Amino acid sequence: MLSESELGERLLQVEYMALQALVNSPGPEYVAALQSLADAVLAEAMMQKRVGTLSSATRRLCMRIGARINQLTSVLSQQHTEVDSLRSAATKEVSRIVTKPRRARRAKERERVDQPLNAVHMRDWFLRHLGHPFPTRNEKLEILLETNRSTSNPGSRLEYNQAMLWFINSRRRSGWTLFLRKYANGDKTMLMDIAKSLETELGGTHTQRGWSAGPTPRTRIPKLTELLPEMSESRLDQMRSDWAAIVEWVTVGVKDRVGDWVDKVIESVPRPKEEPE
DNA sequence: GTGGAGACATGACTCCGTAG
DNA sequence: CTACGGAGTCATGTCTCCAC
Repeated sequence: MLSESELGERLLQVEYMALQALVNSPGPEYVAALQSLADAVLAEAMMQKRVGTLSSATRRLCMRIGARINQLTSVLSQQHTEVDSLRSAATKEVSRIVTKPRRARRAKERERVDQPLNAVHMRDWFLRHLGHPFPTRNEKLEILLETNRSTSNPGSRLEYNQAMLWFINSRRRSGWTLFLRKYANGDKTMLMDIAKSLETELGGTHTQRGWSAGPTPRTRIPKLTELLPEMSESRLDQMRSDWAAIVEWVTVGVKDRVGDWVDKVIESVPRPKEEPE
């Protein structure tokens, strides 16, 4: 006959297994093992009841075991229902895509399956700090907050890591990193000065230019010819052009693919009246 | 019109170096 | 040690071109 502490130990085993099953995907092996353990404990309780040694504490332990098994059964059943429903939806979707005519399928394909990042706020921040597009941790968190404030779909929420990668990729792909090496010899302070000079040269507001160099402690902004006295006028022009390309890249984002704006242009052109056949 | 090949865009991962 | 940036790279989606 098991003592009360031994029964308690068995219950702990049952609870541990139930917890494992709830945390992981509960497979049939969990349920079988759990059921066997529970059966052993219940058989012991029945036996103690028969011989008149079943205490109220032991009865409570048995009730807790029953509750855990019910809980697990319910979770299992719920998961099976969800899996079935997902499987059915996936099958329908695959069959729909496979059987659809190509034209309709192409149109559908334009809705990218992998949700594009909501880069509006990151893009905006980048353009406001083009001289030094390296947000601090707090600034990244603010961008995340701003981005996710306007996102109702939890599946498309921007993660910290995504924002970090976006800035790394964008600096590289916009040509910013190349510009840094080409015109500032890898010196970020120098590039900030160049950006400030370009900003002053162009004049206007952030809205008019579409970009800003970002905040700087400098009080006097040197001219480009002072900053880069050895650079020829044609090379300075090339630099201005490269800078404009960076601005263009960050502003537009290549997600607005050629095909998309061509479609818009085509749609905007008034169609000639169709000739009767 | 359709299908395939190749190019391109983009998000994400890994590895390594660096700064604090 | 940790966080971060840069570079290289991969996976996937999209687009364009071209042969049929």
